[in-house]
Amino acid sequence: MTDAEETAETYDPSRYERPSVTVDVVIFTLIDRELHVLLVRRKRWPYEGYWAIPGGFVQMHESLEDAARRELEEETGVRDIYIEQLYTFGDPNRDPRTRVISVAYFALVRADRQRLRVSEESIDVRWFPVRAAPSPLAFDHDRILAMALVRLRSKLEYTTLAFELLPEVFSILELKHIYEQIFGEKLDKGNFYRKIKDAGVLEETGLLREGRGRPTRLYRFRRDRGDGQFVFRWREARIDAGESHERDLSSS
Amino acid sequence: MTDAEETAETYDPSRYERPSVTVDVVIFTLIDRELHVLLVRRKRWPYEGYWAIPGGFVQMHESLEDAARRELEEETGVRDIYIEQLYTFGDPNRDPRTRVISVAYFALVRADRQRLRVSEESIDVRWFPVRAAPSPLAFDHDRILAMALVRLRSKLEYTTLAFELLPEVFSILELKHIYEQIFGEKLDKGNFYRKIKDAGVLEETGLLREGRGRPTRLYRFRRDRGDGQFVFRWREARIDAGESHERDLSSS
DNA sequence: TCAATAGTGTCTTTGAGACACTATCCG
DNA sequence: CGGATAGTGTCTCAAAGACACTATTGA
Repeated sequence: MTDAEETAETYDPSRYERPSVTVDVVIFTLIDRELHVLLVRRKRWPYEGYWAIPGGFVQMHESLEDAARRELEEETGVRDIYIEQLYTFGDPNRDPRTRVISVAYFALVRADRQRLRVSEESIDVRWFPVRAAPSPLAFDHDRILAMALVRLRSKLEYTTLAFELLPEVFSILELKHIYEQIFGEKLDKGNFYRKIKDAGVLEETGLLREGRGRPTRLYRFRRDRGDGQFVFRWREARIDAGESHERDLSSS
Repeated sequence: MTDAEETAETYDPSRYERPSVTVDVVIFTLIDRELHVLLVRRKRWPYEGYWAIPGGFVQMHESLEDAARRELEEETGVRDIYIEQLYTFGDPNRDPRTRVISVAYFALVRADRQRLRVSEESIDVRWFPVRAAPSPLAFDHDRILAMALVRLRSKLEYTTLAFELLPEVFSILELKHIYEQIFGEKLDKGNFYRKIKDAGVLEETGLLREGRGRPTRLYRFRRDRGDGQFVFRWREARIDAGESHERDLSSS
């Protein structure tokens, strides 16, 4: 940027050396009532044979979020799912090939409908329980995963994100189980019932599910209520928390 | 990524078209008890003559945060200041020159010691009260600024970030004034005294500052206390909030 | 009947907020 | 003394947590 007479005609982008830019997507789901993360096994150097967070290069024509959604769909066949930007990792030597800056996203997909595909660059794709994920992962992906978990925990505390992990129809105690899974602590049943009902985010379906004991009432998430994602505060938020959403910006 | 026999020797990074990567730094300070943001006036196309958030290209050898600190120092002469990553903006057409992905940071500098310099690419640098910043800014910088403000407000609610805006020694009511400035609402004096003292983050200096009425007791921020930044929760956190810090990752 | 699971009621403690009060300076 | 600014005390109300209780099924 030393040229004093730069215009549309004279500007030459090739003058500056450029890093590569990738998106990596940390994809969580709930399988057998336990939180899982999707990892791919690398086929090639570098980190050949290591498990990694799925990702790929950003195309010149697509936005970062589009790139993240494309990766997500390539790996799981899932579209229209919750996704948000997590953090951008850009240490100069995080990838031995060249300078690579990676914009990390995290996504939540419902327990039911994913269909995994092994992509070109991988020899395997698998869901791992987050408590039993392989370590170390390729590149700085351990750090990315750790950060995604912090963000996920944090957001559950003040958003309705947990619903993104549940099927269409669910019981209150199933919802409670998700919170316990992700927070790693037991919650009081009575208090949970009280809070979730006071929040007014549930719609009674009238359905029951039979089990061993008393049948369970089933609910649906009321997407119409409140401001969408930030409908109720489960409890006082802790550290971290995610970056804002568009709707928050409008209030400033 | 279709070559099956890729190794360190055969890998050719030039095969993929690459975006440019910049860092933009939203720099806040407190001048005359009011929150200000630093903007630069562009000398060249595109957006010639528009005010913009200072930033520049990331060099191949430096990390993103190093680049942000370098920009900060180039513009204000300030080093060793609070800085954190905000969000990465990467819409394909946000810059007419070429595909530019911008990693935004936000920084807080103390009221006292900045010394502005007009850099190569600018014709002016100025502090603007955030409530009277020019609009529109160049590129998508309005959006970046809005996001930085949301993040700043959010973080004040559960961190001790406000101290970064104050001089070494300050009074409790000065601190209260910062919160009021940034939240845009009046706080109760009694409740503020109670909370801030219970938090145990202040160290009495024994100093007094004389004024028109009763002299003010002056305090220092106890940097040793608690877990550094996240020492006390001013009040229940609202929406947004920033991404986590390293120390949070270690607990997961 | 009991085991198993679902769901409710209530007491106590904590902390946020409102607001009135007291303290110490200058003139 | 009064005006100005600093700093404290106290009451109320709402939400969070602990925990005991009741409900409804199948075997």
